[in-house]
Amino acid sequence: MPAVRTEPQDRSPEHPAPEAFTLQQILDAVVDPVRRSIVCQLSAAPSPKSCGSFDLPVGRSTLTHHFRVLREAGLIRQYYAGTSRMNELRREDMEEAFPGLLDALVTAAARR
Amino acid sequence: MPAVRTEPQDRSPEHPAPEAFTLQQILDAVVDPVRRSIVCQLSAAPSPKSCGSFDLPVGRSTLTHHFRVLREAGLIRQYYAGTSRMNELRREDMEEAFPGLLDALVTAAARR
DNA sequence: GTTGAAGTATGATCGGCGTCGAAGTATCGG
DNA sequence: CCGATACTTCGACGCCGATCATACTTCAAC
Repeated sequence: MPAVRTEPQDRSPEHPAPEAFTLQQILDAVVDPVRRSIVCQLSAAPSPKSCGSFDLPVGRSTLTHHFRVLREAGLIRQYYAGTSRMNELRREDMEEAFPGLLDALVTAAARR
Repeated sequence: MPAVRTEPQDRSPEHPAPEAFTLQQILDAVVDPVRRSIVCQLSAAPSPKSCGSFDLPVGRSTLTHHFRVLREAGLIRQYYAGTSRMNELRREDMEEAFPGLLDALVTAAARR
């Protein structure tokens, strides 16, 4: 049976432009406690973090789902480094799309 | 058969103190498009508005539900004036609990 | 190559939330 | 007292999203 190898699939995920951000997507993203925790941990981190470096009470596949929601909303940028997928906040793009929102959210999350 | 009139029930709803606001409740409240529209209309209004003065694509009982969610989150204050229930934003209390958040949300909602 | 580590894809489940309609309550105007 | 108006309450229903387990892919190290 011949090898049915498909072409190596594109591993670079799609990121929306700031003009395409919608408030609905942003809020849908941050309303979930797990995703909000990801945003806060990223905001506090000095450098990008891999998906596995977050300690969160969910399984890996669920985590993949959360990161996709955050990326498609425009909150984070993802890129591969080896087998690891790195994540960082898109602060400037968020600031451009919805000024003050990300700051207010992270600050609010830090209280209580 | 004697009148079975019960005592007139308390029509003044409960409002949480700013210290009791939670970000989760606020986000749960504003993530819904109908409720976010209410907040925006209230923010743009010069004076309190009655529940019925919002034009929204939902039934009356659904509207009641939305106003309760907003009130219990701390976003609005409600009081009766005759048969009408008036609503106003709790701007100062929101600012105290989560500085900048309400402004950022309303501004963001106004864009697009 | 093989093996292991890191994520991704898929399908199923399950609970919560937004919605409605119908019936109930409160207040105001005759 | 009699509507009429303005909301509320109560069930029921339907859908969407968070979660998981399993199987798969990709890359790195040896």
